[in-house]
Amino acid sequence: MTTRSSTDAARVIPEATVARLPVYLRALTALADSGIRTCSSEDLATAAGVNSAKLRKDLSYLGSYGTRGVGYDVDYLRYQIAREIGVTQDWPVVIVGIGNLGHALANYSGFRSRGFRVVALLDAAESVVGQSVAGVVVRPFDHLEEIVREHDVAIGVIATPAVAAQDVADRMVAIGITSILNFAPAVVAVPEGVDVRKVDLSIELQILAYHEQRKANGAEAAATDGGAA
Amino acid sequence: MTTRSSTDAARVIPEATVARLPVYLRALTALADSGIRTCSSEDLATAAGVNSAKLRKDLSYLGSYGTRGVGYDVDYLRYQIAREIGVTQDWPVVIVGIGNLGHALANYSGFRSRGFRVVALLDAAESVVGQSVAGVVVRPFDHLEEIVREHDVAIGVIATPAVAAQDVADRMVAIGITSILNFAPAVVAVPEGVDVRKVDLSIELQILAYHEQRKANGAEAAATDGGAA
DNA sequence: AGGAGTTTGTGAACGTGAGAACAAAATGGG
DNA sequence: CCCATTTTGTTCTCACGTTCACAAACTCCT
Repeated sequence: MTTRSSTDAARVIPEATVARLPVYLRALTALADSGIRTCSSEDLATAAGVNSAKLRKDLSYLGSYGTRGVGYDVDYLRYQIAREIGVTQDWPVVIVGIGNLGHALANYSGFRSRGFRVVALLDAAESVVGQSVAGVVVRPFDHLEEIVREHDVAIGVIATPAVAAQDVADRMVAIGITSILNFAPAVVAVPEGVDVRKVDLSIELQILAYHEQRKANGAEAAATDGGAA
Repeated sequence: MTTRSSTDAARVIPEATVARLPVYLRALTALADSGIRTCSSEDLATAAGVNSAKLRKDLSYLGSYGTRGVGYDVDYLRYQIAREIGVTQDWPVVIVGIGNLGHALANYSGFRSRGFRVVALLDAAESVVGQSVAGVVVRPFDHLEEIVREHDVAIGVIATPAVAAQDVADRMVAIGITSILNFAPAVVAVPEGVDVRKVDLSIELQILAYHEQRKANGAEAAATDGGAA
């Protein structure tokens, strides 16, 4: 059932590594842009903000693309990582929910340059439909199925209010979308085989607040306690 | 050095747990809003999208706030988690970089309702300064120090282009900000004691793309291989 | 009051990820 | 041609996180 082609020996890349590959890709692009053609694991690790042992281990899951005593060819490694991630061609993406965040996402040029193409903007509200955002006309949410079939879309982005998120996700899944990026502050449940990643702005801030509070309490305790038990 | 007040026995909450507390908080708020006053770990776990054993273990790090045979009092647990995270009062926040994303962040009502107050919007560009966004006038980036001192700001949000991110971060750190939420697609380096969390839209999509590609390859291999080695 | 039924809190087993340390492989100089 | 130097790829160990499984503790009904 899990037998594969031929050349991939133990092609199981840990999830933690997968999450870092895009960071390496970006770092390599930055290096290439500044004219650097070769780099050591140490160089790249610094650029990516990780330690070099971890970087080498991550890259070793992909294959053996470096040269001992020399380092990595920037362009070659960049292509290999892009291929592994699957962004050597563009992925069509639909964005549902064109509020403040949807606008920002539609206008974000980083998608285009990093392997994604926004093929449609959808919204359920009459007042938004028909508007042109980032050069694309917003279409009614009902057109989702038609668009997905036409462009063979596998990835959907949810930027609606929280209450609508689960409905939109259900609809996406029913139509055949198998990867969802959810910006709505709500948990969406999906069946086996569908991937969901969530980005939640206030959760990130709350995590920072927790650590911030601890810093403050620690300082306060140190000041009043004086270190004694 | 690490001695604390009195009642906290082993107050070391794992990072993975800290990252989930805001999710529980949101789920509890949703339950409270629908009039539910008591819930079991199973109920809450479902609402939060985790399994109940993990939920109970997470909560056990905070203390023993449930009642065996009964469950958790929604309001009480909600308060305890909010207190632990540190969002019983509002945290002042500054946003630097008022482009598309900065606009969306400034308009995001979720910050306000979840423990944060945007006290200033800053941008370096003359063309943006003076505009009113979400009822707040955009001020020049130079005013950062003044604003941070006036409002005792500890948390900064970076929504600038990638090239500006490190400079903005350096300036924030120099002025005394100790927590940074970075939306710019760049790695920012900060000294010990400063927390940085990053949110990168295209990285999230690339992670989805990786899995999507694997799904496609798996299906393709299964179709051509027929299952035999 | 006592027992049946629930549900929490936690100890123990398991799996995954991180980091140190080193052997293998390449280059370049003499 | 050989040796010193550099840097990768990998092994081993430790720490962290997840899940299972169950005892402790509470309620409710008789």
